[in-house]
Amino acid sequence: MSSLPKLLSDRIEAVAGVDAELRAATKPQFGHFQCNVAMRLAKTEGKPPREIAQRIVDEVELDDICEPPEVAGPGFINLRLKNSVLAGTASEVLRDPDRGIPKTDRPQTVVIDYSAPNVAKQMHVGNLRSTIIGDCFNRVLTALGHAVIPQNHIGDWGTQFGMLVEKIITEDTKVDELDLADAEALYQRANAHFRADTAFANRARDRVVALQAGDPETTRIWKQLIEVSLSGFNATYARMRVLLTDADLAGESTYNEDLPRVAEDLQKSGAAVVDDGALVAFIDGANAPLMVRKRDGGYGYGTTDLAAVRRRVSVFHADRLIYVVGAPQAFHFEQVFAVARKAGYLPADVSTEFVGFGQVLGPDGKRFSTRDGTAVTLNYLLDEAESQAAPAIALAAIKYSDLSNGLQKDYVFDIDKMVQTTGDTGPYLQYAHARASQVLRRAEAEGLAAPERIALVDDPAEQTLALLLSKFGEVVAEVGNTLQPHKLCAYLYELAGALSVFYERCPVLRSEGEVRASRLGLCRATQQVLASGLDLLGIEAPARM
RNA sequence: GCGCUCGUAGCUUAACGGAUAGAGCAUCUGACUACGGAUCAGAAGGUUGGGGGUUCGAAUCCCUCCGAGCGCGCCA
Repeated sequence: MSSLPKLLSDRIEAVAGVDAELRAATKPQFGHFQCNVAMRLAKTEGKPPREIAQRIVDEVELDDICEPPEVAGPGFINLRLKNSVLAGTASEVLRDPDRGIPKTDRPQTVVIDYSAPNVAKQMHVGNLRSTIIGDCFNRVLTALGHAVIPQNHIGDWGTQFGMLVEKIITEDTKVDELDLADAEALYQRANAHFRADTAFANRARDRVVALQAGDPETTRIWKQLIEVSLSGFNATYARMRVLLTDADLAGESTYNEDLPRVAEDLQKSGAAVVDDGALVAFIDGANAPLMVRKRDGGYGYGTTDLAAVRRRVSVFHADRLIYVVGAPQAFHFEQVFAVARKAGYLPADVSTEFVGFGQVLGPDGKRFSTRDGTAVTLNYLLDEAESQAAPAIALAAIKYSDLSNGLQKDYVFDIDKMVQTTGDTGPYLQYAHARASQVLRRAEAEGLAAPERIALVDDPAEQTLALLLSKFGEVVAEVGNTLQPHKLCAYLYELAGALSVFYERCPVLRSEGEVRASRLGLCRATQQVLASGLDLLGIEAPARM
């Protein structure tokens, strides 16, 4: 379906000669859309803006869509859609299985890097945001018709595995009997042992070498640790209802074999140079280089990231790379992307986006940790939330509060506030959906026909609802472009509010005839859009609460 | 020292350079024998950290200062 704003914009542009600068009206009394172009034209044409606005209004042909346009203020043109047009677009949303979400005409392969927990560590608050945000992007971009390839870059490699494996051998631990919490406890014991006992530390270092050399016994234990960790991760993913599966796993170790090749490429292309015995890559505008190969011959984690870029482009044929990682890593990825460009791993038509998110803070506004100072685990947060509300609602509360603010900001994890059912919260949206569902259920019980079209929108509350419904598709498309989930949250909150007003002012079941049919249609369409929108956020929309 | 992010009502926050800066929480006033009040209507609350500049128009862009957080070669 062709978008109404686009249609209006084109008509005005035909008369004005430049982009119409069509915006949603800032206030209801200004109609539905406003056009700001007259003020800009005033200078070039040397005429008063209101005069230009009036000329555009006189010449533009909008009678079939709008009420007569009005010139207002310094030179705004205010547009109000005809009720019949509002009813028509709302009907389209009602009938469209996609609820107006546009399928892109340029489908891309999009790789999204998110979640990325560390092996032998429980998922903690830091993993919460990456997982929720990445899951949302996955859903939104898929809905828009893109091919999404999630990549879970788990921390399954590094020197810490030397001491872990050595500790297991020392303690004669049966790894397959451990759960993830046990593994983390083992990690902490290994760490302590490493610092306290030089002999152990030396054996641990040798063990790293053994792991890198593919020693069978070491490799076997390492793989067991991964298995234990994965079952822990997957349990948490299931609990969070995110889309990640084992098929999306591509841990750091995935790229081990590629690292020498990457270093070679970088050196050949001149992207990296030997400096002080190490191979490093400088980028413009920064004096700190990316460490590619250390003096001892080991590879930096940046090299792994470069190998991942290379593989995502050459094997997956990605058009767009999205990284959902904590904000502090912004500079690191700036380096990685710049070096990858220089090395030829990133053709000009492949875009990269670093989505850096802020920290989740504890009630004291500082790093979220337990009383004994350890990081708070994700399961602990979920337990806390579920002690306040049923699981579906608790999860909605957490996800919505995470997604509803700007991503780059830190926020305080305040479960009491999150599970509130009033105000701008996940449960409020679920409640609105449940209410609409209830009306529809009762209508069905009374034997009323399922709504097929919305013919009348005479009440302002109905008009507001209809207008909002028609905007859903654009909002989703915008989130796909800008990667700002809070825009979708704000939209859904507004829609839920409009439904509540409608609900108060416009009785559905107690009305009759065409009015009742239209109101049922509005109810149905709103319920569907709320369900669809919440699903894109990864939030369930129960029919009852 | 260099760089990044940020500073909006008591609190949490929104606003492609557009009209009187928009919400929620908390506070205060109203509405119910209800299509689920887990709601709605309304009030009060802002010199958008300070100061300059650009612009017809600035929370938004530029400069500067103040304040907060984070990052800067062999950890990941």
